[in-house]
Amino acid sequence: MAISPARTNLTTDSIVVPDVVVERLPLYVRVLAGFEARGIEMVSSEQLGSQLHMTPAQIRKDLSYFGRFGKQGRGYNVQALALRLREILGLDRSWNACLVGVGRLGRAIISYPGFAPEGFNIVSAFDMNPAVVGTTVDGISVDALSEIKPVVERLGIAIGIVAVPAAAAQQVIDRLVEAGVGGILNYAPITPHAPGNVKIKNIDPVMSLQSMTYYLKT
Amino acid sequence: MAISPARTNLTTDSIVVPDVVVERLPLYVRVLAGFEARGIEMVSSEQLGSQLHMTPAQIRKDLSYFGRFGKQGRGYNVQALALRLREILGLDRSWNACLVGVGRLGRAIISYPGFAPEGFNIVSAFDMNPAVVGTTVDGISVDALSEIKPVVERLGIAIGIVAVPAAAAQQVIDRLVEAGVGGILNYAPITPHAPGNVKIKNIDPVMSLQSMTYYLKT
DNA sequence: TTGAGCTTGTGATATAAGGCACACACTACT
DNA sequence: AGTAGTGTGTGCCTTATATCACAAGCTCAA
Repeated sequence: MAISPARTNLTTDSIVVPDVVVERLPLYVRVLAGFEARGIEMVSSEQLGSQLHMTPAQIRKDLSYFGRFGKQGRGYNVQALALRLREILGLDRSWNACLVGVGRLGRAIISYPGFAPEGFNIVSAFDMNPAVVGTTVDGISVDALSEIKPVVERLGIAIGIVAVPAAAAQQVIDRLVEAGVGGILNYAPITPHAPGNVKIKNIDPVMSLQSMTYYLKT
Repeated sequence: MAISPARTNLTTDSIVVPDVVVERLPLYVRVLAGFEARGIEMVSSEQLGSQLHMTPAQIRKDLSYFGRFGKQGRGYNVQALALRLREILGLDRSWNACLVGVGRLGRAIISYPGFAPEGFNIVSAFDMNPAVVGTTVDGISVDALSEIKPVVERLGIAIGIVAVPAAAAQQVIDRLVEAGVGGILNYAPITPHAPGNVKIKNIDPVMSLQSMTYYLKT
């Protein structure tokens, strides 16, 4: 797969955190928020594990990549751990994102109310279609693709969201990368390619269904 | 993680296919469709691999779980392999699905034009809100949750799509399971639970972003 | 102060997934 | 017919991920 990212070792050999571990951290943040809301102060890895249907050992080991947050005999302080994990993930700030592809799907993404509360703000949108360029969707004005680079630079956009047809997706991704985004959330049904320093995540409900049916046909 | 599904061995000990492998099959189907569209008759694992950014060996090994589809010195017949993989995945038929939660997200899912061409038909929708029940969205009439079981049985619905708020999601999943669906596509930001014979897939863009930011903060 | 009862953090171990490399099979060309 | 070229299928090894199990630390109660 991807070559593991080059690391500048300062004093000691820093152990690289596996991707799988990083992908589980938001899960921990989420359940911790649940406990926090219920006013619970301490949790054990046992309790977290039963909520998440995973073994306590895995949770402890995952956390141990980042430090020692627990207290023997007591567990973890809910607030403190949640705060720390948010810091580690970079969720203690907000992030600007742009959307490319203002079709049916793109509009749904712009209007989706789940991003902003988590600190992800779609601040700009782009489309190829001249009939759409210049219009405004949910307060976001739509620009031409040629504007991607200047706008990304001007607004400090770190994340590109791709919601264009499959045929155009790779080109759009290339443009976003060239514009300097660090991560891409791709909704197009393709296998995207980008340099190793750009993180790509795919959202593909159809593919999820297509592997699900393997287990359904009996 | 989940307990591996019970298997009735007929004559010989059937080797269980790992989930990761099954999840890659739709990828193969997709690129094969691409080659098919370009009129290419044969492909090598090398060519498939370069399209998908994976090693040829992995592709060959994945395919070998299901049979011997290639010809030495030649590669794989594009049409034949695509056909066979679709059979294996159960994509040589269509599947009925129902949607629970006809809010903003639910409407976007109903209107999403990507499911039907792949053989996934949303044939029914449900919602809690009495103001929505009885209305029609994109030709799909919305029923009360109490109708889930009878409708699932009557229409032979195998897949439930969950697009309700987090707080209600687990209850909805329980109802769908009880109604007899075999798989659930969950859009709610929770860690869902279901018996081992029901396959759950989560779609969670926010969580994807939340793990992405780990790599963005420098 | 001591001891019983928890629960962490982690070395050691087990399991799973990925990749290498080569024998073998097929093709095409002479 | 022989041979050079190509590409599969798979045994074996490597790497990655998950789990076990226990010493050590903290708390509380007597």
